[in-house]
Amino acid sequence: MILIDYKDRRPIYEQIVEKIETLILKGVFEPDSMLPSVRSLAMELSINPNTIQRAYAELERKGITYTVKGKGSFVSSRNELIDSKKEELKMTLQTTFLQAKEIGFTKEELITLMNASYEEENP
Amino acid sequence: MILIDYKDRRPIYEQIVEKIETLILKGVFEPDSMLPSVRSLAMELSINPNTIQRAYAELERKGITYTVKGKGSFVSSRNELIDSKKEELKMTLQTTFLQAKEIGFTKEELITLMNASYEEENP
DNA sequence: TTAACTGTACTAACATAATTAATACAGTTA
DNA sequence: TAACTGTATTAATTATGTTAGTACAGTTAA
Repeated sequence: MILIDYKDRRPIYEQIVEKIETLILKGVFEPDSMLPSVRSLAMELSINPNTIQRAYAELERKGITYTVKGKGSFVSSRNELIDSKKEELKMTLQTTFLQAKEIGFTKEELITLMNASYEEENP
Repeated sequence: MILIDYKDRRPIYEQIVEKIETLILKGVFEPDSMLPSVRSLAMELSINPNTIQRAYAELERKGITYTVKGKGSFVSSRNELIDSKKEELKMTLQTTFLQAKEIGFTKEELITLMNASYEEENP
């Protein structure tokens, strides 16, 4: 379900945060469902429970999950996650568009790239 | 000319590489002109000469500069830098467009964002 | 009530990468 | 020759991430 990329420069706990966010967005983890326990996920990934703990703490800090002591960590409503991801992407796009403009990309080139990404395989 | 951001998670030498690339693209450093010497830039930024040395080695590895022992580090032709930046941006755009699509951005929203970045203040 | 789960907290050890420090060597230039 | 250039090397230091081990508190079901 979750794979750690040791070539990735980001720390493990950040990768886990990102992977879980993706899984929530894709509906694999539904709102109010329980995430794997700290210890079981640590076991599954062969890493230390402290690292999972840190990832889960970060997810809670972002409002993406809530935890009930003794019970587990649970997925919050998907809305705030979508909103925060949208905001994040918007910033990235703005920055990248500006750089693209500066380096000499034309609008048309960007639109072509965009169409390629938005192309439907099964229209 | 160059400012180090200590809040930036990237190492200093990487920041320096990026800043110098930008200065070359902007024409502040012209082709075949000499970069500040390792020691003088280290002095100016109040960091260790070894760190500058590492940044300069990276710039040379990328083909963005060439060095003449005893003389200094010099800016290569701007072409390969532009090409590599274009390639880099293209990858970023492709990834970001795909994410944007998945999270629910419409093409129209992206084009609006793009137009905002490409807007001319003095048409 | 107890056993087996949950999350949380804390300290110590360890690993790695980045950075600093100090020194040395080689080529260039005035 | 003196004062610049880049390069190389080794050691110490710092910061961060990760691991290890232990302990404590709440929940749940037998």
